Amino acid sequence: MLGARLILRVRQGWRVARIVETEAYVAKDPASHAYRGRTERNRAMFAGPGTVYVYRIHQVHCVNLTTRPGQAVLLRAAEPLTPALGNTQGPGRLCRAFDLTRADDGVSAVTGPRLRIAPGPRPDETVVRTPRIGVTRGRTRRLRFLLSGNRWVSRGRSRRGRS
DNA sequence: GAAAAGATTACCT
DNA sequence: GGTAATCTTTTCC
Repeated sequence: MLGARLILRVRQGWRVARIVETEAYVAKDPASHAYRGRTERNRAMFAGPGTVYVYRIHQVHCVNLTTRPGQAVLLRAAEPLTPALGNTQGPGRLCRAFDLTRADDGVSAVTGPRLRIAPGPRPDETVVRTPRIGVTRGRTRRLRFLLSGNRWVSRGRSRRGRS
């Protein structure tokens, strides 16, 4: 998913960004919102692949794409490719730049009219893995993926971690 | 029904 | 580097 395009259709045209940082939330993962099974909030994580799962934390939103039932990828940062796009560094800012809220929860990023994910060219940067940011459980696993050295990566700009 | 926790961010020192 | 803001969902009694 790193290097893929996130595309939002707006009245004036498009907003496009290149995904540069993600985190995986997998099966039997204590940090995952789906860890204790399906609930009202996480139902989008149990819908088909490519379903958008948006949740709110504190005063911001975060966006995920469902991969398999109960599993999803959090989009943490992107590189703006259209000038009108605001700051997309960090999951909350990314959602704000794309105007994503709970209203978008459950839509498809594959077939939906508003938000799409599309393949991009293979990134030049090296993919590195680190532990996930902000989680209190499941800290030992390296399930954060980022494009090494990219200026839009949310923190650390980590060149550490192994590819 | 109440309380706590949280996949964050902005602003402080 | 630390912490408050702020609110929804989940968890516990």
